[in-house]
Amino acid sequence: MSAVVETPQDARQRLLDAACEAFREEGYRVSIDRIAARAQVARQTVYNHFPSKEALFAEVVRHAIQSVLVTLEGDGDVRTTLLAFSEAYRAKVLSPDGIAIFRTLTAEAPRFPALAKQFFRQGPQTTRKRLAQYLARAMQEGNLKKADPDFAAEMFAAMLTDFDRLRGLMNLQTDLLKPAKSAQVVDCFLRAFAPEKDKP
Amino acid sequence: MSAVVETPQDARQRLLDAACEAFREEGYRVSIDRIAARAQVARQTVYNHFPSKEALFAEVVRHAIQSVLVTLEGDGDVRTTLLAFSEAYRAKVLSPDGIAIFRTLTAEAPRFPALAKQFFRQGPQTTRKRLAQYLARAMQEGNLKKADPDFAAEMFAAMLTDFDRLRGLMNLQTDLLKPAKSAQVVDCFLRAFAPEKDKP
DNA sequence: GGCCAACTAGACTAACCAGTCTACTTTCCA
DNA sequence: TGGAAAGTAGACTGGTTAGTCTAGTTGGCC
Repeated sequence: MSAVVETPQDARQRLLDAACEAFREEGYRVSIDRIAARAQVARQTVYNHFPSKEALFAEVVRHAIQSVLVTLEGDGDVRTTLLAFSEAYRAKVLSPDGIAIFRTLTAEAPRFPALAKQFFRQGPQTTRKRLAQYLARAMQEGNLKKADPDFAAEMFAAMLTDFDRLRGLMNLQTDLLKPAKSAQVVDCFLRAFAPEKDKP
Repeated sequence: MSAVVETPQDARQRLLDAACEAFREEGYRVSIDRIAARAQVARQTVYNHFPSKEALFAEVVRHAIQSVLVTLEGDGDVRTTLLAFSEAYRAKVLSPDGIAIFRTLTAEAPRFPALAKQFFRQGPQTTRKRLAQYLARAMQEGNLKKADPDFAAEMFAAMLTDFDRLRGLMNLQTDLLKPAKSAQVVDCFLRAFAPEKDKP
């Protein structure tokens, strides 16, 4: 029939894309058949590229982790920098993809502890460390109160997404991405970590 | 054999307990057979009490939700009250049970949206509202800066558990419950919401 | 004693799933 | 032209699952 082998190599890519969507929408429980159908590929083709469902899942997760990382650009003043970071961070973490990755890994962490650990370290942990580095510099330059930068980063990241992520996870409309929230959080954080100004 | 009908009514209770443990440990995917075995009950008995696996799951979740609520006792000064709340809140949310409930509902929210909504409203939402009520009072009494108490409650709850809950969800050792963390967070929060003292 | 309500064991259906295997087709390249 | 590489369809194995059904057992109560 018209089942032409359209492109020799990128069946793999279609497969990864399809698996990504499928896992995102239905979790790990989605069947190989459904993934294959979504990629318009025979089941055997899946096993030509990946030795098992687990391996395919791991590959998808590895890709997904990369897509939720945010960098800090520290050229302006502290408030401006943190505000820009906040917007970007919230946009990624609270996006449908960000929520879905979080949900899937939360659900499967007991089954795939190594993958969960990798996600934790390459995702939230990495973001927190970058943030802490920036905050440490700001502290040394006197733009922030001297304190434990890791703790400060943890607080800041928590304030930015905790509750809204919960809303997203529980499938409630997220009222997302209204910039007011970022600004509110940044100002709250800056009040808690303002430099001690009482030098008489 | 020795299969005496030991107690006529509380087979149901044993069943609920077993289901609670089973769902907590293995998630919704655990089979009815395993739950029945754990309760030392025949499979048919499960269906005598609950029309379906879904119904049993819903019942277990409803019970579990209640067990993660924390109250505020507002007799001392603000810092003391918040500190006591923090300890209790962290102990519950970050306990194995708290993590397990969170994980299971996160995983199954797409499948059981009504249950997820109920969890959100009766769990985190309720806690946040109680907290906001207390904070609003403290603000009016001049013990805290005047601000949106809902926002303040959200920030406080986020700071208390966000990162540690993530660690728990990803199956990493939690370094849990060291009281230092609560104090650190409370002081951070109090810095951000200290009353304006510059009245010349 | 006799009945009822609840429990038990276990067979059974119908469906689903991961993974293997076979036989066939298509494309490309040498 | 001819063969290797990759894809396809579909049968098949062995396992699991939710839920139903049957037949038998037990205990309490009148």
